[in-house]
Amino acid sequence: MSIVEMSKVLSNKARVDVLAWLKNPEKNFPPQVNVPNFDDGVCVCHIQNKLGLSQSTTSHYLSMMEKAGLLIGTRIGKWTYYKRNEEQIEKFIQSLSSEL
Amino acid sequence: MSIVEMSKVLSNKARVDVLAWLKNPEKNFPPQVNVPNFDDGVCVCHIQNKLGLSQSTTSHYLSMMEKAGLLIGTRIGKWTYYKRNEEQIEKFIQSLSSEL
DNA sequence: ATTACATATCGAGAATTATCAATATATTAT
DNA sequence: ATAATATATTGATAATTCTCGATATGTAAT
Repeated sequence: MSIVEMSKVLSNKARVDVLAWLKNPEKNFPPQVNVPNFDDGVCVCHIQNKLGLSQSTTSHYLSMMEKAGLLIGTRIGKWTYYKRNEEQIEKFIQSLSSEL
Repeated sequence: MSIVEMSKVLSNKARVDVLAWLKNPEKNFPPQVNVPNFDDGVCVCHIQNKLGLSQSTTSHYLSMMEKAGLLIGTRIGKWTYYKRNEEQIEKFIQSLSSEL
């Protein structure tokens, strides 16, 4: 993922907010109902509630962020959980450090 | 400058190219005519030539980058020279490291 | 003062991104 | 099988960004 393409993903407050919230799910989201913890991330519906955006926009943003390598999505039953992809986020920061 | 605002500036190939070219002006631009070296940066007209964009777009992008803190512009006579603002670029990378 | 040139700003249309409602798909419960 | 629920995808409009030509401003030469 190039700097330009990654920057496009990061040039939106909602998406940067999600990334920040997912640093500390316990603090930023209510307890999950259908799984015991946040190990696989946060349920889409919780993220949508907090964003205050429509379901379709929320889903779109999350999959865009996954495609960019910022998030990891996991489907469990009817639900999809998203968490940060720390490895890739770190790689991006490294590439910025050297390329920018 | 927030991550979102800075990312907007970086989400364009032309602007990221300029930033990269200015890392090594001697290599990426012809010698300057009206000043002896690249100490104050590169003349707008050289950047415009290399970008292949219109004069107005080039000027717009450069001032946008200066406003974001990525570049430093210096007017000398009729010409304006732009160079990288290394201090601010480094600060941005640091803030990404902690906030992202 | 006038002209010439480099850059900046303005105004407008084209291209892209944001965002929604509607619909489709996947999964579970009945 | 059917219904219910969560998420994904599609199609459309609104908002933003891109990009240009035209014009304005600043500086130097005549």
